[in-house]
Amino acid sequence: MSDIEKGPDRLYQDLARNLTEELASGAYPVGARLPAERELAVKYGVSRPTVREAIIALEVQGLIEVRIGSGAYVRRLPGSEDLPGFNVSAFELTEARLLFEGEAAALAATQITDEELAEIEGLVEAIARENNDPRGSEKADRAFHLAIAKATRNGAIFDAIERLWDLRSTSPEAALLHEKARTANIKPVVDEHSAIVEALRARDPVAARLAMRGHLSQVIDSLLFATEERQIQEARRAAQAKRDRYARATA
Amino acid sequence: MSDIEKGPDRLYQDLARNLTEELASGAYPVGARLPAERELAVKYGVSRPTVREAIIALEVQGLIEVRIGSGAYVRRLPGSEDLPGFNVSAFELTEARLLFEGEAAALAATQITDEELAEIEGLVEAIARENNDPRGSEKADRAFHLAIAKATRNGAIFDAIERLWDLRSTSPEAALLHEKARTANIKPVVDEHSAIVEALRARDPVAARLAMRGHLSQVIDSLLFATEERQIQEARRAAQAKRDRYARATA
DNA sequence: CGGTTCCTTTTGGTATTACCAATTTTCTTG
DNA sequence: CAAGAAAATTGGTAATACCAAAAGGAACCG
Repeated sequence: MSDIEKGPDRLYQDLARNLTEELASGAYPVGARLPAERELAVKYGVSRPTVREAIIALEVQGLIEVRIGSGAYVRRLPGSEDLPGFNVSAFELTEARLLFEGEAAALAATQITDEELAEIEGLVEAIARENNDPRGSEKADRAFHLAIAKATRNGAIFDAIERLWDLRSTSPEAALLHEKARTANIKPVVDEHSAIVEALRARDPVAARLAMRGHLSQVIDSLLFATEERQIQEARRAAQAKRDRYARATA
Repeated sequence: MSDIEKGPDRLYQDLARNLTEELASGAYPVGARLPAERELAVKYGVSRPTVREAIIALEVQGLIEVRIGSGAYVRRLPGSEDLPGFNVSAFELTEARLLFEGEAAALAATQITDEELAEIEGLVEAIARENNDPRGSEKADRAFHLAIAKATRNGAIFDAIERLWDLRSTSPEAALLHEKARTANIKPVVDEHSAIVEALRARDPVAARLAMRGHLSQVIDSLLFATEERQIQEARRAAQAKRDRYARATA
């Protein structure tokens, strides 16, 4: 009955991931009510406090809204509304990362030490292990990118890149889209990461920039692949065109 | 017994807010360990499950990191008023801007409209007027750089660059250094800004990147010129060497 | 018959207790 | 003094109970 058994660490994280995937898959439409905590507890074979922790995790991320005495309701799904304000899409975030982290990798290639290189190589292996585990998180992935940012020896660069990474969690739409893309696309990331490390080891800034851009370009592609809504399809074409224009201009 | 009273709704939210405020106030430095869950429970007069829920809320937000069997540790300071600028020198800030704004200018060159171009040209004149006035501020300068960031059509890029610009105000030393540099060096900035606009008007990404980097490179030079302290002299040489290495590698 | 009231049920909110597992500390012990 | 084992500490999870808010339905009243 339970898809989660011997979760390595915190159970609530596994459960939260499961629920997030169900939300992304559309099992619960917008506005729908999730099963009661007690039901989820028996369904997933965990205790009610654990269910509550997972619920709270989703609530903090803005994915659901809990109404006392009533239940937990789905808040928003990707593409449902285009708030003209500060809502930064997953595409914009990743495009920004492509630019900034590309330059950071180039700078890091001229600064990196053997120790940092070894640490980053270890993270690549950790990422591979994460990808083999369907329930794997992306902690190692985050650590990988931040380690490169740190190798620039520039706190401002590190801060900006860390912020960009964490920004994706603040937008429910972006978080869901990334989750969909992650579960749908688990293949070539290892090779891409290896290429980045290779360039860093060679202390080749140009190659490092290219490898990092290639990697994040793939991420954008997987995001596009995970996008289905028609509204987003427009943005998809626009983003693609923009990226092509920029890439051609800097080739 | 408890400092938390008012909130009729979820207790864990009140607790989480309290803890966040304590983190922001610096009561727990980065890397420090928070009191054990059982201690927090008695301290705030709530049960341990409630404490756990608050802890998890902070963890999901990335404020703390929970290590099994060890405790909860402070990760970073809350979003808006966190002070990464404390350790970030004016040199690092400007170096980051050199990288990021260079790319932003390149991307903007492929996106910019005639209207935006006209606005930016107007800002160049405003900068010239500002420089002629010894008491002039740098509002137009800021507006100039942000207008280019906005022309990328990417909110994440705009946000990151705006943040980098504003970060200089968070460090008194950095602000002072910038002020000294500004008053000591007022001549070529107009030409540099004109060169950027020229490249944008030509829709030439490579030229735009080069012009922006050249401008911010000049800013770094003026910062170095305005630096007198011996301690900084070391950083000066290091930064100069790093920049040279990067520039050579990307020429 | 329609609407209101009230009670019962359901659901989330919190507390209590207990026990397990990982970690850290302390104290043996060679 | 160091290595290793035992104890204390800490987070992780479970089970249970009770409260308060909300929802649903039945009884009551107009």
